Amino acid sequence: MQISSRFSVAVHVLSLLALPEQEGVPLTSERMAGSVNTNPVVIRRILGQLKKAGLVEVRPASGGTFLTRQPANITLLEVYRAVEVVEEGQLFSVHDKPNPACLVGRHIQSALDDTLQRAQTALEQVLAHTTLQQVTTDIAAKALIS
Amino acid sequence: MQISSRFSVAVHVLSLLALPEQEGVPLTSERMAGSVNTNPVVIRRILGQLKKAGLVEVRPASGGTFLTRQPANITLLEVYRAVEVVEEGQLFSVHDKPNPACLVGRHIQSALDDTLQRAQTALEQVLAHTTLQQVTTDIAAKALIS
DNA sequence: AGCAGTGTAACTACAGTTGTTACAACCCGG
DNA sequence: CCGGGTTGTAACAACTGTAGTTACACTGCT
Repeated sequence: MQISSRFSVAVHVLSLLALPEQEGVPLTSERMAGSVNTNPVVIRRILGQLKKAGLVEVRPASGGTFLTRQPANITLLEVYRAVEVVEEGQLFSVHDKPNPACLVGRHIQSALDDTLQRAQTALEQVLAHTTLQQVTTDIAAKALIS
Repeated sequence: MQISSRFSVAVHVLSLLALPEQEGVPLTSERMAGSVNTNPVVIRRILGQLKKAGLVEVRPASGGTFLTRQPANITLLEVYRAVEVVEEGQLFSVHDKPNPACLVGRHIQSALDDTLQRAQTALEQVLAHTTLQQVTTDIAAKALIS
């Protein structure tokens, strides 16, 4: 099972917001959907989650959408958490209700838990150390080359 | 989206195989299912994947099931790969077909790819450094305490 | 040959994702 | 103060992957 593409879409949208806007062309959910190549409602749903997490401010009607912080101060981990791809600490699912009458069944959960938690944390630390700015800088750099 | 519980079930099953067997009570898929608390077919499906990965040997009929290696030489990463919870390098899914007419759309995939790959590798490295033996030792230790 | 167990196909039920339509709520400009 | 473009959300469909179950052919020991 893969981690939902909501995460990559969210980073895409935030990159659009971080990069300089074209003059006179407001960045609506419709236009963002055009860049991501999906439906505007999908974008609005994700913007709603980013807003709830305090990463963006969305003004209803024709008010526009803005980052609330500098791209350098937004980590991918925050984005990852914002779109709720996984419940905190629940990346791995462990079969619940193993047989307590069995030695292994009785202790497998706690025996696995520590390792799985560390694996998950290792992944999240990489995201925590990558900022939105790094992503947009990378995009800009690639744009210059090609 | 969570990683399938096939992984934790597989570790459970391998732990059963690694720990000393009760005399005269063969470890059938039926008994394993009893410990995991699921259906024997679910166990046989997972055993099939572990067999394909070369981690266990299953003798049809009443032949029994055995580890092909010492528990100290089986890493959780191998188990993780064996049950195919995720395609290699595909833990994160990235929206395909972003709009190439857009600066961000054109480069978001490659800009994200490096980071996501590193995050995934960080997770896998934790699994790579944990052996089946560590799990069974932990189970045995907990059994002594309680 | 009988039988206990494995291997596997087929089916159901369920949950989460993604895309879509529809529509109320909002607010700015004229 | 009203019209029009936009956001916020509910509702639904299609699809995918998981997990449980039944059924049955196959295997190999005794």
